[in-house]
Amino acid sequence: MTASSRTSPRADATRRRRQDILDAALECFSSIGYDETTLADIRERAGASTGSIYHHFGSKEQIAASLYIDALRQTQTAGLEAVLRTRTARTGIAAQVGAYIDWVVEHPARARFLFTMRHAPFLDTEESTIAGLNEDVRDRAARWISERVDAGELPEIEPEMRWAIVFGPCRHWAGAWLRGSTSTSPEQAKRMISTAAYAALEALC
Amino acid sequence: MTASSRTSPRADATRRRRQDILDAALECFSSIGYDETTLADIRERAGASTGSIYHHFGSKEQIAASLYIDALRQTQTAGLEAVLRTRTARTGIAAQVGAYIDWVVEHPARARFLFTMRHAPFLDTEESTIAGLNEDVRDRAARWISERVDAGELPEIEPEMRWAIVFGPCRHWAGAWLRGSTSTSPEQAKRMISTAAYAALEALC
Amino acid sequence: MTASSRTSPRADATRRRRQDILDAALECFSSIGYDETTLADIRERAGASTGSIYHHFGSKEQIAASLYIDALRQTQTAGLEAVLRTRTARTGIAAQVGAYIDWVVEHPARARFLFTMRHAPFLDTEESTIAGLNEDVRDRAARWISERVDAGELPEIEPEMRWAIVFGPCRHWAGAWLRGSTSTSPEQAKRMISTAAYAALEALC
Amino acid sequence: MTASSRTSPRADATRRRRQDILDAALECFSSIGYDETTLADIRERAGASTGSIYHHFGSKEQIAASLYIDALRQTQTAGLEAVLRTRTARTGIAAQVGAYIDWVVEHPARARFLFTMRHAPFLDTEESTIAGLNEDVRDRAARWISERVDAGELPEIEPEMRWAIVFGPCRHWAGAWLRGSTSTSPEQAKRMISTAAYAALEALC
DNA sequence: GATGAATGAGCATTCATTCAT
DNA sequence: CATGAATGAATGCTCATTCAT
Repeated sequence: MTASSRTSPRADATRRRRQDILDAALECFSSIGYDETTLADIRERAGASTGSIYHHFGSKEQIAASLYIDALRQTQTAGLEAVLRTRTARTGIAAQVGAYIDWVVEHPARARFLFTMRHAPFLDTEESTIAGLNEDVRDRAARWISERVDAGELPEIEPEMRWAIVFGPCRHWAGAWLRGSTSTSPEQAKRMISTAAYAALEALC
Repeated sequence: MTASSRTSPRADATRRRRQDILDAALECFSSIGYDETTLADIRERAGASTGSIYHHFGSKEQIAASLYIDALRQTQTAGLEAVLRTRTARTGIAAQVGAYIDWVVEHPARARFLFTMRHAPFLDTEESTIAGLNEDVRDRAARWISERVDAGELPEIEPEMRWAIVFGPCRHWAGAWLRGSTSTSPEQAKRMISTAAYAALEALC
Repeated sequence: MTASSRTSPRADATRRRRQDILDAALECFSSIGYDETTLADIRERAGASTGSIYHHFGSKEQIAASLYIDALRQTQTAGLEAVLRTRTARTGIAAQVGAYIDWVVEHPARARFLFTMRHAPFLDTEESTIAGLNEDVRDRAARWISERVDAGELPEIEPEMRWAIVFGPCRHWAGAWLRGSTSTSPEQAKRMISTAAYAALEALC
Repeated sequence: MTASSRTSPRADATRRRRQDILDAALECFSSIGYDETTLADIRERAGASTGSIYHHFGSKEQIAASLYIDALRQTQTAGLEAVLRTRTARTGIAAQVGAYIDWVVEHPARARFLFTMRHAPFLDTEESTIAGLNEDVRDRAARWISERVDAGELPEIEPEMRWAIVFGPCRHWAGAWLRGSTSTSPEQAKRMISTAAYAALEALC
């Protein structure tokens, strides 16, 4: 039983067209930038007409926002699920760091887009969606964290600060890796940053 | 002996006008973004005419680039000088972290601009200047670092990775602070991140 | 014997769908204007699909023209029939004025549409139809008028001028009434304009 | 002492350019309609560049609104001044009717524009300006009218209704004349409508 | 008859930049 | 040095209409 056996060929075609547009837009945005990408660029790369793009998305902004939210959800979900499968601070941090770096390495275009667009005006409309995503992740991780804190493995600090210590180095390395300006391999980075982040948090207990 | 005693009143007026334009541009760029800022915005806020702006700066890009390079040099210099005044890894890291956070807190608009514009196309022309700045800092810090490495206080790792571990958390916290989304104070942040970064690097020795 | 007893249920549904579209279009046109109304507006309000609209009407222009001609025929017929039932100039003028104002008051949306669209480009194609309508009315009124002229009750002036004197004030009041900018009631207006128009024509005898 | 002796040649050129654009726009609007006129039409006819048009007027709508308000003020002022120079109802009505018809005959393009655009959406923003204009005229005519009413020459009726009786026929004849569908000459029209309107109002006393 | 995805010509508007005064 | 009118290429977006299913 395939996916299309459950849906009409018509709906399938529509979905495919939508995805083509998103794919084309991601390529453009991540290679030449959001503002520098014209609708003509996307149109040509997607092999769609102007009208078709506007039929599926209301505006250039919505395409970008759609892409951003999807990518954000992906990383967050990957990291969260990896953490929840572990039972100790050390393995949890390693899982988080590993998931993040793996995702960046496997989806460089999406990652570049996420980094570059962090301050884009088209996200203004989506602020609440993004906040909701963050809150959801925080809620779902709350128990795991409080258990580690109770076990004395993690310090009782503001979530944003804990996040800065674990995620800050990952983010910095990922930026350098995407720019091609680091010689540290992903595997090495995962190991080093995990070790470093664990020691850093332990020092704050 | 005042500043103007060394220069003509005419040159003073010119310098003041230039600075007015830069100030206006910074406010615009950091509040509404580079692309969203039109020359008319800058013109109105600076109380200058279009022609005047083009007399002092050749283009919108040059204004932004000028602002970016200045801000970058400022942070880097502040951090470097703070480090070079110290004699141990622990105090050096604390100095670096402190200088960075102090600069962000004292110059929020500049900091926001620096963060937001990291991927702006107008920097393409300035890539070599930026690279030169980075290299310069690295060179001037080289001896201090190698002495700490020889003393066993710092691990012998790729500079970019060391940078990720010290600077990554700072950058993350600074972003949150500028967004108003952290309850950790600058002083607390300095202490916590210094402790964390020192422990992190020590763990990699 | 109902309407549907004479026609197939299929034809009924078709007619109903056609009417739904016309109704929706009239509401849109008279409230936001012809040019400002998009086919999507009509489609949504009519609960029909784009294709369905194009199946029943060949174009947006045809919908509007259809509406215009219908409305024009309505007023004209109402006025004419009212006049032909009378035997004197005074009662004829009162009948005409009364019929016109009644029609406007009973069909404000149609009236507004008629007023607003008087100069619309979509009427260019229908000029001959409109001219035919006017001619038809003139022909059917000819005998009545010439009898009143012969009786010395109406002046022998150009039809367009007679029309201006009777219809001009009606049209002006109707516009004000639709805009809500007159405090004179329809009944008062009918009386006053009838009296005024009769005196005006008498003065020209 | 000419106009330009009081103003700079620069300001003169600017004013001329503005007027060129307005003239070109009026020609286009009154011949092919507002919506049908593209900015390219105006640009070409005015011999100006797109940017220049947008430098002087913020939008296509503003050009049209500017034209409308000017034309409206013209007719109203002409009519009002003509009336205020008279001392009796009969001469006042004749003056009003004469001024209106003269204006239409002398400025057919402006008149056509005024008639056609009465319901244009671009006037929505100017509703208050238009209301202000009307109020101003009403205020300045108030004394003249109340004196005639006191003298028993004019009926004490709602201004809008008085306006309908005098102006309604004028407006209707003017429309026909602009369309070329009346054989009554302007001079005849003035005489007939004056006589008719006077008798009409007298009948309502 | 009904549906709605696809089409693409057409348009108003923006805005960095130039240059005559 | 200052001014601001002029420039025009570039672009996002609209919307009537078509047509395969």
